[in-house]
Amino acid sequence: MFPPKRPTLFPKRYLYSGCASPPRAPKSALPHLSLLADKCISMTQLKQIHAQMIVTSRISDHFAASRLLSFCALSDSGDINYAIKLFNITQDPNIFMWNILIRALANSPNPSRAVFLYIQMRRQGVCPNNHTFPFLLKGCCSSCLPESCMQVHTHVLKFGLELDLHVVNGLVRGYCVSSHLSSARRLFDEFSERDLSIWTTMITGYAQNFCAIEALVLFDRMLVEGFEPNGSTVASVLSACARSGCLELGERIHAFMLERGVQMGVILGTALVHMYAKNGAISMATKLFDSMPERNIATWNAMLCGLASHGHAEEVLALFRKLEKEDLVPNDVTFVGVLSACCHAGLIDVGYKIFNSMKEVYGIEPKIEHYGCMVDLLGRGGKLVEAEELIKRMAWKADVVILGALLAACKNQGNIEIAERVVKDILALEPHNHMVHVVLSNMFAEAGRWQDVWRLRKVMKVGNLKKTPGWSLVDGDK
DNA sequence: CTAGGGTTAG
Repeated sequence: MFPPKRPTLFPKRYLYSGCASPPRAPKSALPHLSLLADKCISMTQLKQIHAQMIVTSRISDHFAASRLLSFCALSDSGDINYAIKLFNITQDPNIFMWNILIRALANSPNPSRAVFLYIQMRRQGVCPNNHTFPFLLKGCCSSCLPESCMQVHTHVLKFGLELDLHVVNGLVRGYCVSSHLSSARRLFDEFSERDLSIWTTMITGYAQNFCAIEALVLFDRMLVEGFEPNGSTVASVLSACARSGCLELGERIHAFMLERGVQMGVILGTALVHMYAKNGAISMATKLFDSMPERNIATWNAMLCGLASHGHAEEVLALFRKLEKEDLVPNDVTFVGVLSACCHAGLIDVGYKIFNSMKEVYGIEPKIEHYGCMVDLLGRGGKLVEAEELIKRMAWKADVVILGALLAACKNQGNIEIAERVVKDILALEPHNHMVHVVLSNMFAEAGRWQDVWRLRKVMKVGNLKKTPGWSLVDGDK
């Protein structure tokens, strides 16, 4: 008979009877299945290939299974829950499969799961390799566990991977994110095979920890050592210039970009707008902003917040109205800018209206920063009782920043009654924060309540008094 | 056998 009937790979009864694994199909029988998984563009296709692999027993081959896992876990059209299920039914997954899932979890909305998976992997006695740590560190950095980077570092040493460029880069970033800048710098300095990425990581670390000068000094050294910055490096340095008020250096970098023809996309455009606006070069920022062909919400926020920090409240509100007509959705950062502008200009009613619209119109739950703006706004307007009420209504415990804003307002208004309550709350959070005693003491002194001033002095231990900066400023200390 | 890092707004 021609063409010959294709032989079945194994008897049909194996397929559905749930009996022990069927005889393994010869690998050559279906050589393209795992390659097909690489070309997959949807979960529907992937499930078909998965089914074929089960039917043909190919799934027990770790290489084939890992092609499926890669797509589910990493592709934009993948499905991480499917990846987890696939992983869970795999017998003795190999290190590649563990790594893929750790990576996927690190990029997921709940990145601490990457750390938990690593712990599970170690419990099963599987050894990590050079690919494991960059993914794991990413998970640590973007979860609420940045401190765990230090523990990861001990594992890196244990497995002898401290000379891998990607691993070191991940560790440097981890230490930067958890604000251990000196540890990050030590690793950076001790590692001799540096490339542009690790320089960028260290510079970004400084910039994001508000150590702009260090960032700029390091950038300078990078240039001296002959590295050519790329878009990522430039964006970071511009951010440092914006935060530290280095307008001149920012301008020089802008000139450098134009000279070298550095591709100016939305990220670099935003970084430039931010740098100019934050440094008060509003007309330059506006000119750039208007000329950008593509703007995202970060671009608008850079412009709004830059204007707000220089007190241009009218312009902020005008720009915000313009934003409402665009196809972009404002986010929480947008409202920090707009509300702080209202605060500077003392626009209580407008601010209140916008604050309420956050949730009602835009569905954005106000964060503690937004409450902070409102407390500041109400406090400046003399509405201390309302400000205190607002703090009580918050879903979270008030932090020192927000209580400090209220205390400052109390001081300006001379409201000792509320100030005493606020000081008590701050001391509950930070028992050694003697500055609040100083503020309160000053308020008592202004009101001529000398007995209270002396009572406060007794509350504070004399030994701590000497260490408290600002004590000598107390008016009543005569 | 397969894979990896750094970038914008607060």
